[in-house]
Amino acid sequence: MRIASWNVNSVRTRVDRVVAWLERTGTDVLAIQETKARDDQFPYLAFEAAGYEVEHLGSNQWNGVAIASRVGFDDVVRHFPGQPAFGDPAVLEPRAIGATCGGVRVWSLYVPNGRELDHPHYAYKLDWLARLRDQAEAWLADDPAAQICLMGDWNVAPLDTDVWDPAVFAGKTHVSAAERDAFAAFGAAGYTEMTREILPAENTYTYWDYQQLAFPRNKGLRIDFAYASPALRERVTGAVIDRDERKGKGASDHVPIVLDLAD
DNA sequence: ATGACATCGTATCGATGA
Repeated sequence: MRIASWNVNSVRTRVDRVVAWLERTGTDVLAIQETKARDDQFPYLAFEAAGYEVEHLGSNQWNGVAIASRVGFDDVVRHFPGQPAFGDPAVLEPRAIGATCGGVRVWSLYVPNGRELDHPHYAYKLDWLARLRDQAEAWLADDPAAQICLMGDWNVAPLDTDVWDPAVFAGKTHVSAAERDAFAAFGAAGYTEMTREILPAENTYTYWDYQQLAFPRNKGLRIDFAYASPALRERVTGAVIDRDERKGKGASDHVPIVLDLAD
């Protein structure tokens, strides 16, 4: 089985490219982030025509997460238990959807950006990660044999070599010690980030800004990851960061990350 | 090569992204 995650930056704009990628790569389950659509705007038909069912959680033009599966759905959950809200009035944003697909518990996650270190969005980001970690630990405690994958856009660059120039990011979000600690806490909770495990090369990026020729100049960030529970880790036979998907007109600014699982 | 910011709304710019 092949599972993947991709921040598509608007599913309506990218639907042809995303469905073509699913079919071409033989991906069975795709966790999608930044759909930027309400449920009634999601292009379900294009996915269904290719053999994929979709479960979506969206509200407006911001955020939005989904899972596309051609191996079925069980136990779909929108928002993770304890997920923090943001704003005044506080709103539970569409940033997490979970489902069991082909025996794997997949969570499609869009971690808050944080904006600036002194912005309320940054505290929200840290709280969001801490509460997700608590849940992830509880899920594993409930069933140590569970095959769980926490995949998505984490908006954290865990290592200095995950940013094209650490000096440029000094004092900014994504690289702070608190964010890196919050990310690493999932490892302490028993999960292994599989793309790093299999693709440890430095300066391997998953995101390149649209501006200033960032992609041709390889000025990128590594912020998309897939944490696997111990039982799932045992099944992972390979990982891919599909850098080619950043090429050409109409690309998302993120590329897919892929895990191959033994049958 | 891969190319000079993109997305959405109700819009002719602002908010958001990272």
